[in-house]
Amino acid sequence: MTATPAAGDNLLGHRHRTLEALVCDELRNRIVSGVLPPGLRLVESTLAEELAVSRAPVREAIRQLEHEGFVTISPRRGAAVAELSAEAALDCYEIRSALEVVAAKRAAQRRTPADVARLRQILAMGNELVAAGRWADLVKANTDFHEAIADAAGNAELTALLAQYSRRITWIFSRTAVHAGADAWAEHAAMATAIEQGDQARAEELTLQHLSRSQARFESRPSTAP
Amino acid sequence: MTATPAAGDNLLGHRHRTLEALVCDELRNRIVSGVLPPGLRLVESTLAEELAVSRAPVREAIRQLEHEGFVTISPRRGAAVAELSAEAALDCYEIRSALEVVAAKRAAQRRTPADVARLRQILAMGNELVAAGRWADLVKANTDFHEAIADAAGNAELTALLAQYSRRITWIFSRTAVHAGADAWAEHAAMATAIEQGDQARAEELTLQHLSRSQARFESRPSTAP
DNA sequence: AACTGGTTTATTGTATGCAGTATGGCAGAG
DNA sequence: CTCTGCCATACTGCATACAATAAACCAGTT
Repeated sequence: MTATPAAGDNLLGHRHRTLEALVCDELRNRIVSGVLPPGLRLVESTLAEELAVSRAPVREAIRQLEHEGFVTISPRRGAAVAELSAEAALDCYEIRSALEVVAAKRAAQRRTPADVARLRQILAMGNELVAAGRWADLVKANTDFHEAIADAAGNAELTALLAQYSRRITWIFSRTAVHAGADAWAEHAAMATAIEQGDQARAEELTLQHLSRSQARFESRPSTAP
Repeated sequence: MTATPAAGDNLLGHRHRTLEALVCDELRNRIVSGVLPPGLRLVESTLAEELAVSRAPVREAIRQLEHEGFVTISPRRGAAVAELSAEAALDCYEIRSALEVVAAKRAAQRRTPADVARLRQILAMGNELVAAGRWADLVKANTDFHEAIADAAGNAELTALLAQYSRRITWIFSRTAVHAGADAWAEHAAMATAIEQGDQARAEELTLQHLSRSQARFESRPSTAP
């Protein structure tokens, strides 16, 4: 949005986000939504003109997106939207699984009543969404659930890493299948219980199972490209 | 080919690294070595003048270092060398352990003869270093060993992440203790064997043990701050 | 003396300009 | 027709200039 941040209509004079952040979000959205397809070259000057900003914020946004895995940069050659290969997808999933298992374990270890309440709340909401067949909203609930576990683990860095990989995995698989079905959601309840009871080993095990099944569901579905 | 190296100080010809990368390395070295202590503000213009470059490469280097965890940036307020708290150290160790365990497992699963050979070579060299009491060199061998395992896992992203966290952990603990002693090295042999034999479960288990012991060794030593 | 208000200053955020390099096309030779 | 070398072009890397903002400072008032 905000294609032309002309003079005064720029968000806020006091709490305004930097152009770099805005450009970064905009480009990420375009990449995730498929407007900028994998392999497309990202020319700084072109994007700058299109977004009505200078090259500087565009350049920094591209660097940021490279760190997030959405863009690849070749020195002196320029940037391009990252290609998503099956191999890269597996690599990401491997990393995410490892991190998520630790998150579950720590969450079971360090959970606070507030953490447990939040998990239960998300769980309840998800159940309603499943019952209502609102699959689109369930995707959001799914993200929230995993994020809540990461939060409960009390490792800010881990939370950030997981969020990053989740976004990326969502992107990679977004062209392959609609995810977060009822069966995936059902597994969440057991995970929440293990965490609530402080059963670290079981939390680890259930998370690992959940993720490998989740991955299997991804891969088994036929492509439903946009 | 323009073979006119006008300015002699620039070590470029056709394979020159970008200034950004050079500045990044330089700053990282200064941070890790303690020349730039935690909490110190990093003012772009000051650093630019000191390194005889413009603000642009300095700025991008600082952003890079933020992603690596060496620097924290507050929007509109500037950057500073990251403070190293005990909590952050534990968080890092937690993440690194999780990643390293997966790396060991995958290495045991996908190892090639070349991987095994390299592990054995590093192991042999390390043994010699231990025998000779060359502890400084052993630190390097230690890094190489863990890096070789990551390589063998065949997940480039995992390798990069691990390298990043290893560097950071080395930094965090560098002011606390000299690490990589003989006892730590002895544990490597068993890890290499498990990987060589393709015993994934044992590779996982040994790695987990090795890292927790390693962490314990770190923490038990008295501070030898510079 | 403490507090509020404006003012100054240091530093980041953004824009623009310039130079060097990689790339694609074109011409000429084999 | 294919290959090799030159040349035009486009883009990045870096430098510099300007604008905006948050912190520090100072003065005036209560």
